[in-house]
Amino acid sequence: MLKEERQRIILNEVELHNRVQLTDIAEKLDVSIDTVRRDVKELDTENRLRKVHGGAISLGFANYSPKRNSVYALDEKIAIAEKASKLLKENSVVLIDGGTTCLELARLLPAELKLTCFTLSLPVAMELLHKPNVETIFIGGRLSKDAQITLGSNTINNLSEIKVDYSFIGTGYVDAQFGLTEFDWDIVQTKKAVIKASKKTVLLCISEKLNSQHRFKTCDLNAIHSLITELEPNHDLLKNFKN
Amino acid sequence: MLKEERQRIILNEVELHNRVQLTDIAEKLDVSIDTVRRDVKELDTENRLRKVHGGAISLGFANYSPKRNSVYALDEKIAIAEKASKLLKENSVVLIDGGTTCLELARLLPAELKLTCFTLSLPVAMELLHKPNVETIFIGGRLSKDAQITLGSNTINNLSEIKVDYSFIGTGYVDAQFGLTEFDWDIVQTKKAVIKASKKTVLLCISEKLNSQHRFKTCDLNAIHSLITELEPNHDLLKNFKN
DNA sequence: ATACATTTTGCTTTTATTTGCTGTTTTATT
DNA sequence: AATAAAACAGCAAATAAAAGCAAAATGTAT
Repeated sequence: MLKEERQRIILNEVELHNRVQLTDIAEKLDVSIDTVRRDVKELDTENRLRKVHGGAISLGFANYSPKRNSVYALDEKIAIAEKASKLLKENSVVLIDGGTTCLELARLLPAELKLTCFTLSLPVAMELLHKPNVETIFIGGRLSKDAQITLGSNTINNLSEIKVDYSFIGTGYVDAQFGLTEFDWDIVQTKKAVIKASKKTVLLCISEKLNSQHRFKTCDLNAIHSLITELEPNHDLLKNFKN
Repeated sequence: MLKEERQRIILNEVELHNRVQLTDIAEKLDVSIDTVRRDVKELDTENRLRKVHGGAISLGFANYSPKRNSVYALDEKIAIAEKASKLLKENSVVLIDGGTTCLELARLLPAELKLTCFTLSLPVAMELLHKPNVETIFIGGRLSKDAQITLGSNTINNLSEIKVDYSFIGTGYVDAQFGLTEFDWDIVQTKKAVIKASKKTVLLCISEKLNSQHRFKTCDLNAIHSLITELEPNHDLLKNFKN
């Protein structure tokens, strides 16, 4: 077998699976591991793939540029936020939760829209300050360094005194059977209070989170009035979530 | 499984859910917790995520630092903040007001200092989130778009329920005879409530504001326990403000 | 075809990396 | 302060990479 041909097969395998192990290739091509190693080394110096300990990975896989926009799945989240913003009526009173998806919603609010907007998220509040016609009320309390939202008994108590038309919330995990779940107990308590403070609750959630779960339960799926994802409403993935 | 593959999965999980536990990852990938810990540590030093005790959080969540655009008289304000930070004792309970001088104080707090810190300023709160040993409590209420602080009856009511050791406040205008004054009525009401909620009040104020006044009065000069400017304590300009 | 140089390949030995485990220290929480 | 969980440091086994070498394959000139 020609060296050229072998390298082409290796590249093909890498492109196809994003990664490859040297031992697998050696066995598949019936050559010694050293040969494969040398081939991969060569391909690496030619910048055709990236050699790593034990194998190789495709450039696309490796060059997940460290300077990319730091929000994960930003396009999907913007799509969700756009759909959500269409639910908003003039002069309504809403609550916007924390999380990057909700932050996009805050960012997308039309400048001319008159709203009263509660929030417990610092970044969301910052964003809302830029909206000339949005009156923002921040729900006070102890701040979580991770989530950048207020949490805890004080927050929950403050939430107990309000009732908004709509709340827009995110979740860590959501499953058709197990409902909305989270990693963090305090966050669950706060989200419960948010839901209780809302006439209607809208869940903003990228499809990748569907059918995942964690330890602490926020609520059942039927406690949510609408679920907005980036997918078409009749997408297969959503059929279990219809209500 | 290749190390790069594993790290990619970890990164994906972190960005998807904002926060993950090392134990969960270890179980999911069927590797030892040490391996996950080492991976996360590596990803942290590469600035691809942030490692926290027991897990990891995404950068989009952790990395929000409001840009310091063009702050007027920044050097003076930093000098003031440095003096003010020397007043702080371990484990005390303080309140930090809004304004650029107070923001510098928040920024300058030593990372190792343990504090409980109330604030009604969004930028100050953002800054305090970066201090690992500061417990931050945000005073909720209606947000002022200009001042980026909470204001109004709800805020004042919330302030009425606390008593801090020290509060650090700014002012629009200060005069030896007329005391602290402001341009804005709501801000005056809020500052009054802040002073009432403090055992001792420290005024942070660049010397340029000395001997100026405006429409609404916050308090007399003797309601303030210390005045910190960028000047030497025995500077001529300060002789009228000694108490 | 033969002789010779060059490249490629596989093998062996040495070196480096990765991984899980142990025991200890640090950190967070009650 | 006491407790439990997590982080850390050091160790050893397993695996991978590197280096050097000789045999095999390939190419080239006579």
